[in-house]
Amino acid sequence: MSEPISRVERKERTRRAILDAALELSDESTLAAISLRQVAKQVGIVPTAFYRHFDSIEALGLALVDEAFVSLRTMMRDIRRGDPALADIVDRSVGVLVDHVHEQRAYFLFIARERAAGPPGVRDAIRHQIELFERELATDLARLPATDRWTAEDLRVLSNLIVTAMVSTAESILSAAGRPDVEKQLVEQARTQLRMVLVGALNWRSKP
Amino acid sequence: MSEPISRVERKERTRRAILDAALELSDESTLAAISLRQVAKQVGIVPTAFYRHFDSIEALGLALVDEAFVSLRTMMRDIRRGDPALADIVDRSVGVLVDHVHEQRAYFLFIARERAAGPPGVRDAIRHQIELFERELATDLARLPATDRWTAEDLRVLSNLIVTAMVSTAESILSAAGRPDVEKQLVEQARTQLRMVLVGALNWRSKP
DNA sequence: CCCTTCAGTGAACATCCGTGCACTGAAACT
DNA sequence: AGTTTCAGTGCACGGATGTTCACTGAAGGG
Repeated sequence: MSEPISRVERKERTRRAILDAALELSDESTLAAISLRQVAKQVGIVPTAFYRHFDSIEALGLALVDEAFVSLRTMMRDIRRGDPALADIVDRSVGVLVDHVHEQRAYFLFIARERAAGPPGVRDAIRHQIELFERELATDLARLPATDRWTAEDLRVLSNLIVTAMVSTAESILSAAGRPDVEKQLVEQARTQLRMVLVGALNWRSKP
Repeated sequence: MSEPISRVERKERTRRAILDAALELSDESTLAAISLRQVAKQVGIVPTAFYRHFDSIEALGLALVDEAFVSLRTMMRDIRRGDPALADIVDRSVGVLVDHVHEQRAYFLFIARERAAGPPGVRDAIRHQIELFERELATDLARLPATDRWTAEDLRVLSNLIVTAMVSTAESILSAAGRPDVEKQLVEQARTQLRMVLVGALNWRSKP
């Protein structure tokens, strides 16, 4: 059954297979060290067929960055959803982050690697996306009553600190795979850190 | 003029040249994507001569990690030196960090890349060294009067937060090379973040 | 002075790499 | 029914890769 497969659908299917293959290979190596031929072999197509879908490995990487951050925005939405009681916002946020790291493990791994070691274009794209994230978080923070008299700059700086800590947490969790005790400790650490930062924020007054 | 060169000295010289060449190549790519032949060509030796000094590119990487962290310990010492007046400890620390990032640019770049994308052994070595760093910082923090009633765990967690933020700052500064205005903003951001964290710490009480 | 040690040589190998080019065959359009 | 489009094929190429092996020649120890 599954008879009528249109041409565009077939193409899209192969494209997906290429993206998945690259993601899988990224588990063990970095994009810069992955060959077009490896990807093709994994997909089950001949190397030259790759060019029907992407100009280069770097272009493939950019597509993967886009996909990865779509999934991250879903995460953001998950965090915002539900009551924004400041009391358990920390536990909720960390919980959602950890869940998404598990569900989207391959994407997180890919981003973590390529953020530091990918082709320049890919690195820039990731940096840009993380920056957008920080800005989003900053506007969220601005809505909290505690940040009444904060300057926009201080909000951005705080947001950067939080995002940095969460990125680091995600990376640590990725490298703690298969050791639930270690992961549990990392989760607890992330929560404590967020609380410490929050205490700092509550007692902060923007400069004169 | 520079006549008597002993054999061990010659060997050490070539070894250095190999390390420097790898460091230089790491500026543009990651270790995993650098070939033994590229390194040899850059040094000006035949590929097989490489094996007289290192078993593999990964072994070379481990040697570079060791060197890089020796330089980082110098940085730590610089920070500790001088009066530890809590008032300007933030400015001093960030200043020293920025200076070292400039002086040891190649090493910082290498560590930043390989931390995420290097061969597993190299990644582990870097992670381990950063962990040692956190522990050192934790014992320093324990000496401050403000952390009187803190648990050892909370000290470690705070230390991790600070180190994470500083690593992130270093990486940002590296990618802001040649844009002094951007760098200046990053430095100011790092200072503000440290102060925010400090305010949080001063108002923190370890759990019951 | 002879003999050993060993950093560096140079050729050879099998294997991988990206990419160009002419092609095929089925789907889609006219 | 005939024609066009185009994802995927198959071959070929020039070049780079890691590693092997036998070698050379100068330093250094006896």
